[in-house]
Amino acid sequence: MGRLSTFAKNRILNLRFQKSYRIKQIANALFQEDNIKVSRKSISTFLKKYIETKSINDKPRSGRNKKLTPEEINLIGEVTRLNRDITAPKIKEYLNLNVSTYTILRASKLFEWNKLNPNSNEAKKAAALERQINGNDKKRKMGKRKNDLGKNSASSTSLCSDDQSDSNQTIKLEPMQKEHTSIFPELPPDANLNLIPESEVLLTKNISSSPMVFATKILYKIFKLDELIGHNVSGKTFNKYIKNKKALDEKRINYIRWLVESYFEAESKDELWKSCRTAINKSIRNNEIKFANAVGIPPNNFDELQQNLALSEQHQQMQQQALQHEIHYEADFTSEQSNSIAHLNSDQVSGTTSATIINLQPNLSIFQITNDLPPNELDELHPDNEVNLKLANHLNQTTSIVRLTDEADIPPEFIQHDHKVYIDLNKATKLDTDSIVFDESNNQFIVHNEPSKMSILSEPEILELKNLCCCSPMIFSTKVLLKIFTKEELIGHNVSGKTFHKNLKNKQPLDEDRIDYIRHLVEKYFPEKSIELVWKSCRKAINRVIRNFEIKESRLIKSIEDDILMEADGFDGENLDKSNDESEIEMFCENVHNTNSNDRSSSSLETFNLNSSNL
DNA sequence: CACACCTATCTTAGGAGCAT
DNA sequence: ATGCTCCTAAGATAGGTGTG
Repeated sequence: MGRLSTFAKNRILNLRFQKSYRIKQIANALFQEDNIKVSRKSISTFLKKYIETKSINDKPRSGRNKKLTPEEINLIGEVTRLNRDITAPKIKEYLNLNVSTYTILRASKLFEWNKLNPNSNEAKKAAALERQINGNDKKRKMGKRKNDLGKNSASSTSLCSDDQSDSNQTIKLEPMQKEHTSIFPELPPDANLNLIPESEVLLTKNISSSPMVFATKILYKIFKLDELIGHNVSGKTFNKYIKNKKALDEKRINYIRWLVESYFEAESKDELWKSCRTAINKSIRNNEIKFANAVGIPPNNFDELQQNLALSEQHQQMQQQALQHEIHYEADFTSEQSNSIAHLNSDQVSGTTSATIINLQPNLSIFQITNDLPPNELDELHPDNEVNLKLANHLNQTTSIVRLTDEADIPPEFIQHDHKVYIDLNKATKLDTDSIVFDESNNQFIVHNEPSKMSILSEPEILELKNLCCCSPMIFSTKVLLKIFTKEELIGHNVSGKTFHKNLKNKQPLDEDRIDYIRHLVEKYFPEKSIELVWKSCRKAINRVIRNFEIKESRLIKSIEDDILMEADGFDGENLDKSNDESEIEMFCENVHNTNSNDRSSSSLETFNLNSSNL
């Protein structure tokens, strides 16, 4: 999901107020003329906000809450006014404040008698705060808004009420002594880097609402995920809980900086890069936290995170491909695979076949197939065409096939865009390609005649579950479990039916066929060398989910009893939040390390919300 | 202590899906 | 076309800490 760029916002205003377009027409025009995909809702919301605020800028955000109360800040001010030599540690001790000494120091600098060097970052922060308080915070932080860019300024002035002429009169910052040139002003792109084609860079810029978004998007194009986890831009860390961060590859970081500085204008390139650097670090950190939550590992355990990340060979392969933009497989086809391709397509595909990765992101791999087919024979790429599906299967591509075409009318499973047609395999007919396996030793596809595994979930459903589980086979297995078993079938059961706990007896084994099906899916979608170890973890995860259900149920019974008692005292029973299976899985991940936790009373009902409708 | 640079935490924006 | 909910990304601003 992207944010509306300033260019897009001005286009919307232009189309709406100068051409009187309807919202749907605006969405179509943006898509067709500017290659910008914006939902009707976003346009509607933006127009409403524009009419309300007369500005295309975001509303101000509050930011993180202050730890210090206004009273404490005033006390700090009073103490420093009375004793100009007092140190921050002394203030902390004297006022018994539970914040760092530098936070106290920062607070003290808010007061007139203790002003900062006006050139320091802290002074600029304080000045910004003061401008905000005075209500004339018109000058935004460098690079934070795209209307800083010359390209869009002309169109924005005609429709927007932004007054850029306002300057801060209360605090005069020293003028820059010199034009601060970047460290890498003329840095030529390194020929050894996997450079992104200019067209793609331009497209990325067009869909980026800010230089920071642009920098982050480029980051994910040229770094693998496991290269990012445990890293930040500089390699430094200033958080006592987060150690061992490594620096990202300097060459590629310089390349990003060079791109940002080439494509975005700013008064200070250093300020611009600073914002981008922060955005990059934050994005990596968010991914670390997200991934850690998914696999149930502390987010700062980078080694384990990376090991888990490497678990999925398929994922790793896709990441590798993501590094290689526009990989041409022609050579592969003519050498190793040509026989198999020919074997498969002799009747269906004529001429030279080549495939090209044209748009690579993690979990979104699209490859282009070009051949000598007549341009309008779309049925050659219909999902019923086994060649393409098998090819997709073999190349581990799951999302789409694309080919060039001029065809106007296309079936619903095709997506037409930019004179190309994409086939969405997820929407395509459910073909069972499971039994088709590429035998590398013989360079051919083999159709297994053995009876196929029980097929409970459709391929798109499974892929969706897999995409949701961040490469963790344990989470995947529990998600499948919840899809194919009812809660009643789970409670009182575990995978084997065995129990080694003195308080847990009479467990029944889960339906063997369905458990085998889950294992089959885990093996298929998480092809690990040590499948036994993986399955052991999955088994534990499944048993833990079931145990959580049981614990929740017992709590619910207790909570119902409590409700009955509390209702008598006027208690509002709406405290019981609703949840669904997904949140239960997430809770499982959070709690998986606390299996022996005894702190059940403190977690109360919020920890184990139960959707009463499920019972 | 000032600074730079990181992370944490908050609000807003926007997408998807659905209903009216 | 609009409004609603749920969710996530982005942006803003604060706090924390190593270094000199």
